[in-house]
Amino acid sequence: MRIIIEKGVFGGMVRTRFAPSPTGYLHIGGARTALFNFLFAKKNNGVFILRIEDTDLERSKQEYEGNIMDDLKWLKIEWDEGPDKGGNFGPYRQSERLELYKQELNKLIEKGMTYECYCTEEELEIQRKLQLKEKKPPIYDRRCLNLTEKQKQQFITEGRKPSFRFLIPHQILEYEDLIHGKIKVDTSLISDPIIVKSNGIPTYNFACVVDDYHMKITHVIRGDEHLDNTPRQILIFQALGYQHPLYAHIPMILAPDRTKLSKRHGATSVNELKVMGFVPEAVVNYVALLGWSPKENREVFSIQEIIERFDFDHILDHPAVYDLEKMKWFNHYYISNVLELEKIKKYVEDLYGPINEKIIELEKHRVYLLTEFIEIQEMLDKDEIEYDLGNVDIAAFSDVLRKVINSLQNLDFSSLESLKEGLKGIQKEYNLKTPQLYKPLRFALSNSLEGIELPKLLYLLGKEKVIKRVNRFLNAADKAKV
RNA sequence: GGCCCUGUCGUCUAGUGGACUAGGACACCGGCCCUUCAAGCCGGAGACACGGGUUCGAAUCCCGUCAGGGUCACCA
Repeated sequence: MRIIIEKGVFGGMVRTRFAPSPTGYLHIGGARTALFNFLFAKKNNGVFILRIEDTDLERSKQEYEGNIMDDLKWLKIEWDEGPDKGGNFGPYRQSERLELYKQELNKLIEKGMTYECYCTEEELEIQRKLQLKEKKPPIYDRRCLNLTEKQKQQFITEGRKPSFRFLIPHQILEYEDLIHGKIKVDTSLISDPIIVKSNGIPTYNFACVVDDYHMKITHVIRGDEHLDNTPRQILIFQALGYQHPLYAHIPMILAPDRTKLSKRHGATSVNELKVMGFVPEAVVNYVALLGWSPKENREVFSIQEIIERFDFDHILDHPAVYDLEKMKWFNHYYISNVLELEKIKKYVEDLYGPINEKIIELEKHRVYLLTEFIEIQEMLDKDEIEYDLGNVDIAAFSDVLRKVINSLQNLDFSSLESLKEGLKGIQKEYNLKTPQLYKPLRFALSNSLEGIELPKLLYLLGKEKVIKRVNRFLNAADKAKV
């Protein structure tokens, strides 16, 4: 088994693929699937391919294709062959491979493994509902299997166009899944799938098989939701006389309510994460650990370390619930301990625009999301602060500030150290405990009772702004009294 | 409803018949630090879905029950 896994069925190089359909943004589940394919290819010095499955003409959009590629690049999941890169097995967009599917369909026709179906979508829908109502499995009854030429002509004159169905050979099919082990299916329980739609475009199950074969894919790594497609696809491979690739069905990522992840759960697309202030290294690290475990008592791994450790033996076979909080912790850890200042700065600037490097330097140890740096900068830059005086002891605050404002003027703002010393001096001079001085000061400077360390806040603001803000607060406090 | 997959702290997981008084991480709670709030450090609470087997011995193997998820499209 080991040898098969590593060499693949074609005995050569490992070739994996990520095959998204451009009908929406890349979400966290897709990213994880892409990542696992990438990891496995890299681990085995193989090739990772990006294939665009755009056979759904109505829903596929060029712009989504671009978005998906951008998000993948942001995560640094780079493909070796793909629509933008080319390769020896292209084109890599299914809409550009129609001629190939036609040829393969003809083979199936010749072998008698397919038949024309003239049923309309409405008819099929009614049929399905009826079966479900009778609590029977909704399986196509093969009513078009033995149509005479005359009947076909009749349908055609009615204006119907045929689709092509694959004739499922009824048998007990057994196959080995790299993660779930042996899987046994009674194929008589499977409907004959439509492989070419009446508009001449192939459907997923057919195009996928044809491409996986012609692109020499050795390992299909995809989500568990495809488990039930696998027997259909294996049967099509067999009908075509092709060896099928090895399958690894990875567990799904579920939302906190334990259902399939969807837009309504929020923060599920890679782009959303980016905008929220996540760093790609953290997202990749977190996502890699969803359904895979290196079985060590640590969780922070560089992509190189993950590649070295990646192995199907370590992929779990049960679904994982997506937890944004934990991913935030990873983000915090990467910002605070792993990433270099320059890199963090670049990420913030990609997201926002120019940022004062000092903010990152001074605050990276406590930040969870990149956007916090931006908030600090905006708070610092603000000309006129409006104070929310509702939950604050105005009298006490202004009392203290009035007392110390002159000493504040004399503070040495040239370094953080001198500021710290000066602040201590003020505490001593007026006999103030830390919170007694810090709370009012912090509030006057930032309209908040929490945030960046106070001496740093003063340092970043500079003397002029500090005095200005304290005075502004004092004014606001006076007005509030009246 | 049929079929398929799955069930260890709230969540991610370690565990492959004895080293399990079930380990780690996030979150939570408490303490320390004290330059507030945080961050950091230290500590605490918290799980083998249930019931039968097999075995000297089961979280680990088998069966059943229950629960969750997926899928049954001219979507992928």
